[in-house]
Amino acid sequence: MARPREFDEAAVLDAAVACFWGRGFSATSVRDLAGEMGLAGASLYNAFGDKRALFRRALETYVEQGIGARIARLADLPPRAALEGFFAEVVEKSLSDAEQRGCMLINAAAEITSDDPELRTAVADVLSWIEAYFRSQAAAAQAEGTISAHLSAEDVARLLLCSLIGLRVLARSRPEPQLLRGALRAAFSVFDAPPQPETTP
Amino acid sequence: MARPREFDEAAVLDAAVACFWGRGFSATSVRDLAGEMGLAGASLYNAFGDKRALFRRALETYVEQGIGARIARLADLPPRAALEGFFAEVVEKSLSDAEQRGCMLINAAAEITSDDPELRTAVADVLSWIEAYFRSQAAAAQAEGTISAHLSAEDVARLLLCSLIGLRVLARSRPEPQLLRGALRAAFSVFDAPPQPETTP
DNA sequence: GTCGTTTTGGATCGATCGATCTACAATGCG
DNA sequence: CGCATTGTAGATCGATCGATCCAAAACGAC
Repeated sequence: MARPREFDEAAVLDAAVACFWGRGFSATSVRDLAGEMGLAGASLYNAFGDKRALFRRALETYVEQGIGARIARLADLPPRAALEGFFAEVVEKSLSDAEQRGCMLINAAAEITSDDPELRTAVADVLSWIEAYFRSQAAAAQAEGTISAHLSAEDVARLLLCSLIGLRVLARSRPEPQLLRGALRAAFSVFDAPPQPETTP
Repeated sequence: MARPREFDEAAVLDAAVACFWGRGFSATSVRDLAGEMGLAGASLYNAFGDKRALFRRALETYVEQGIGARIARLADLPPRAALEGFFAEVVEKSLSDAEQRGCMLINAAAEITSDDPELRTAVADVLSWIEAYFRSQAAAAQAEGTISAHLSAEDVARLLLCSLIGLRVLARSRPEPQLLRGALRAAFSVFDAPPQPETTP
């Protein structure tokens, strides 16, 4: 055939994730990427296309390793505990990151404009997938009675997705344990707070 | 004295807001700005310093006109209605923006990195101010009994801030009425859902 | 070994970046 | 009026941008 590649695609993709995650799409240059990935510009373009295509591969990698792995890690827990563990991990990660990079997916959701419909769709699809995960866990928890059913599982999932995004972005500016944990406590209160029967005075 | 300025500072700042809001800080060039603001590069640098300083002025303008004005507009409403009106406006704005630009402040919160501490602090201060507004309204509503007091006003405010950010970012990728309104409905359910008295089986 | 194919490093492309310089225009003050 | 001061327009700075070209290198097929 031909000359083999000298780099490990998974390893250089991890390096690309590190670059894009830390600086965002626009503020990351192809030279930054090539340097951090340890390969020449020509190799980068040859292997991944252009900067945008590399970003999509990096985002894909991030989602698999960051979010997919988290969900898999919690697969054995009962549904409510899985949701609580998911967010506990998110808050912990947000508070322990000295660079306060937040979540690469959510940073991308905030950065991408409507004139990049492909990337926007890719982000939206992942967000929908996360929402679906929340929904299935919420429905299972409602079915076993561990969270209240006064809200639909759909709405619980929507709130959780919204809270996940909010926590991740908020933590970039204000990584304060009380703030993040308080927001989480309030969001999770919908699990335990069925509507009180109307008490006519 | 000297030659007077030929431009209206408020007007050109509005143009700068439009640029930065639509494309973010990194993806907006000084030439874009100068062109849209209708002034030469030298005038821009003379009047505002550099790109970053202009961004801070633009963000300041956005916060005053976008968020400050909204809060002022709702000042006459009772506290719970003010909070509901605030978020109703946010959702409406998010759904009606064809460019899906989200909120300039929140986009900045997601874009800015830790190596720009001044801008990060500026963003964090505005977020704290919004949180304080939510807290005062929540406390007032609890005092008059229009929202439940099973959560502290602090935690309610944290959840609302988190939800605001989540809604704004989520709407950029997925401007779906059901999604945003469902998340909002679930978040606001904490207003009406006091903790149910423990029923030992 | 020779050929065809692919990857590699490095130079380099035109374009654009943020920022500055220069020359000139417009004001108030004396 | 002349002078000092500030704003304007446009050219231009070096640096960097994303992307490409080219020649050398490393393989399998034969």
